[in-house]
Amino acid sequence: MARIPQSDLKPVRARRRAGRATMSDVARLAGVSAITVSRLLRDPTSVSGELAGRVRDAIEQLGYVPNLMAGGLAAAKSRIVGVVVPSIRNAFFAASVDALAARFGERGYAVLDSSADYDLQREDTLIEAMLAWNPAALVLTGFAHGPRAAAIVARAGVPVVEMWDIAGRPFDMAVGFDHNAAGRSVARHLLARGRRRVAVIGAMLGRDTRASARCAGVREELERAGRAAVDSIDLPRASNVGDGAVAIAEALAAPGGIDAVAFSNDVLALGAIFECQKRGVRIPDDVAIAGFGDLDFAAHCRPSLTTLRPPREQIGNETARLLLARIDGLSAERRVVDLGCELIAREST
Amino acid sequence: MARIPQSDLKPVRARRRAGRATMSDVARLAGVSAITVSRLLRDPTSVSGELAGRVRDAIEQLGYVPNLMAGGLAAAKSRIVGVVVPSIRNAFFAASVDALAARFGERGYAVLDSSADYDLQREDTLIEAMLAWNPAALVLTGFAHGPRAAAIVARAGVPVVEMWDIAGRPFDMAVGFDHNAAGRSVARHLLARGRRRVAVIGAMLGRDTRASARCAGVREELERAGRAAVDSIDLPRASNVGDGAVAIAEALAAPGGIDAVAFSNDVLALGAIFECQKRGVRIPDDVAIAGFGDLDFAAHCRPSLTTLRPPREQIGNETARLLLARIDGLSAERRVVDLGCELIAREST
DNA sequence: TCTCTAAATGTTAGCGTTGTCATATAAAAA
DNA sequence: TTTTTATATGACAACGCTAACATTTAGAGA
Repeated sequence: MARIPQSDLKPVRARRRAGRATMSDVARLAGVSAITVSRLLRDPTSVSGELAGRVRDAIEQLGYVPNLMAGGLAAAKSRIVGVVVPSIRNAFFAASVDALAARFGERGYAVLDSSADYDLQREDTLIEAMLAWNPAALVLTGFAHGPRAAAIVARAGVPVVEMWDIAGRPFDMAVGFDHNAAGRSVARHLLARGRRRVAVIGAMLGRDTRASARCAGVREELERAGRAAVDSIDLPRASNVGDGAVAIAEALAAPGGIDAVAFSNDVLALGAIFECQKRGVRIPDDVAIAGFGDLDFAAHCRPSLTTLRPPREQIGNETARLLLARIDGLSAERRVVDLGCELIAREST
Repeated sequence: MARIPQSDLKPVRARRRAGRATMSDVARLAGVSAITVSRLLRDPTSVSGELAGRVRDAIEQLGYVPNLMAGGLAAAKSRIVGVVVPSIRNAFFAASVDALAARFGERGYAVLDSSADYDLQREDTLIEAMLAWNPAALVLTGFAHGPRAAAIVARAGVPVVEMWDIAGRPFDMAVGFDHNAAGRSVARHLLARGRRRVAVIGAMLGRDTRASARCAGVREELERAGRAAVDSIDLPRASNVGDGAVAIAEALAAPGGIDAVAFSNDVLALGAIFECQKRGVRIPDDVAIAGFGDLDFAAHCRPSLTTLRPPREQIGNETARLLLARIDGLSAERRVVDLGCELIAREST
């Protein structure tokens, strides 16, 4: 006969344990079964008040933190949302991701985000890496994806929102606005202000399809009015103030001159403003300047900057709303939400 | 006698499956055991070339993506790194997190980041939420934490780096620079330029302890030189261009006037530059202006901005390096890494 | 040739939770 | 009172992987 009680026997195989309190520990202390603890945590109404109190005390006393890995494995789904943006350092995406993370955070979801660096190949890899976490939803940026993205996403079978663009064929849902239309509104504004010789300046247009669509929109509307763009410059690096200065210098030297510039980004426009100041070129008298983004400085620089205001936070909020509705089974719609993009006319035009 | 072969029997209890291929599926197809697949994925050198090839083919054929939840549960640790910053929309933290995520990404770690919004209570909650994922490491910002942070972090037993500051008592490791010293260097610079009536302007100094330390550093060094700060302004909102303009207007009205302003942030300084332009106040002739951050525009605005250049990316890189070394068991040191903060003197002073 | 050692591979059990089914208890209906 | 129904709780297996231990195989040395 064994003299050692069963419960004191060492397990056959030594095993690592995180050392943290587990749900069973809580259950034992509260004198209930583990499943009751699990239920209390997921749906407090399903447990009677008396037990709930005891379990909560036990949780408090042990400092119990649920192991979401175990939960995710058991439920075959996790409370993780995967987000892939071109770059989290970009103020636009950072704003959307921040709003999105806040909305998901309120509901107990964690956001795994990663920057694809405008590299479609890399985006494929990142999406695949996210799927390894069995995410409850996926958020991508735009419609330009790597060659394997469609297959990977389809296999994942999770709700997907492609944000920041709506002019394309989404995998599932899309939240954003029409960049081509935004570009056209800038062109119409410049034409209405009497500008006839407009230059279009963008950065990384080969990779940034949205900036590219905005610039194309400007050019199309100009052409429709019989005033084709005088000059088109595509800067090879991500938008930065210095390049904006260099680019406007080049545009000002265009044969026949220019009387307006549409930039794909406020940052470039700011560089242009500084360069004009330096050269004594008057804005908007000599040249009108329009940007994109309505960044913090746009309203305060001299002259203040005419620009497009993208719905940065709304994109995040609406993306979260759509995905949560789908996750909760409240909606099966495959929606495309156009949040629009307002033109803010200021002194620079 | 059962006429249905064992393998075709329905399991006793119906159970959900993600539907995705599992490691066993791969193993079966490759004619090996599951552990061989696991080993190949984690340490390719431990599997012979012949088997490795077969397994890789099987993975390819099935489109197998490992379930990291299951792996994390089995190994009692995950390839997740938790990061808590005050705000991911802040360009400084975004740069560090981006670099950090890149370094960890190369090694197969995913980064869960969340914004605490300068709310210590909220930070506690976020840290606790991260721990539910059994992270391999934790990255926090600064030394000001919520009341429960110390206990939570201690219980987690994972390597921790507190980034962006070194002047404090870290839980484990710290990577950053001395903000007080940075502030003092600005004061010395202004004094060396002959400035005697310096105002100090910051934003949210009550919550942003690093900005607060920089401002304090400026004041301390001024006092040491017998030239106490003429004015100190603490703006109630996060740094933005508009508030910078308002604040310098107030400072310029100080009795006796001022001849320099040290801002806690380039964004505020930019607002001040615009406001001075508007008022015809000459920089640096009438008033010198210094910022912090060396943001993109600092080198290009008119006049270009004297500022401090924090090691944004290096903080991320070094944080990742330290944590990975600890995770890999290469180092048990509890290091505090001072990356310094360079003063960039430009036209505005 | 045989033993010894190292490298390669396999077997088993368990990580901590949740889905499914089972059961006890209380409230409502007959 | 008995039957029915709803509510609260529990037992158990399964999720897909990896740690620990076990075994086989190949190569070195005696």
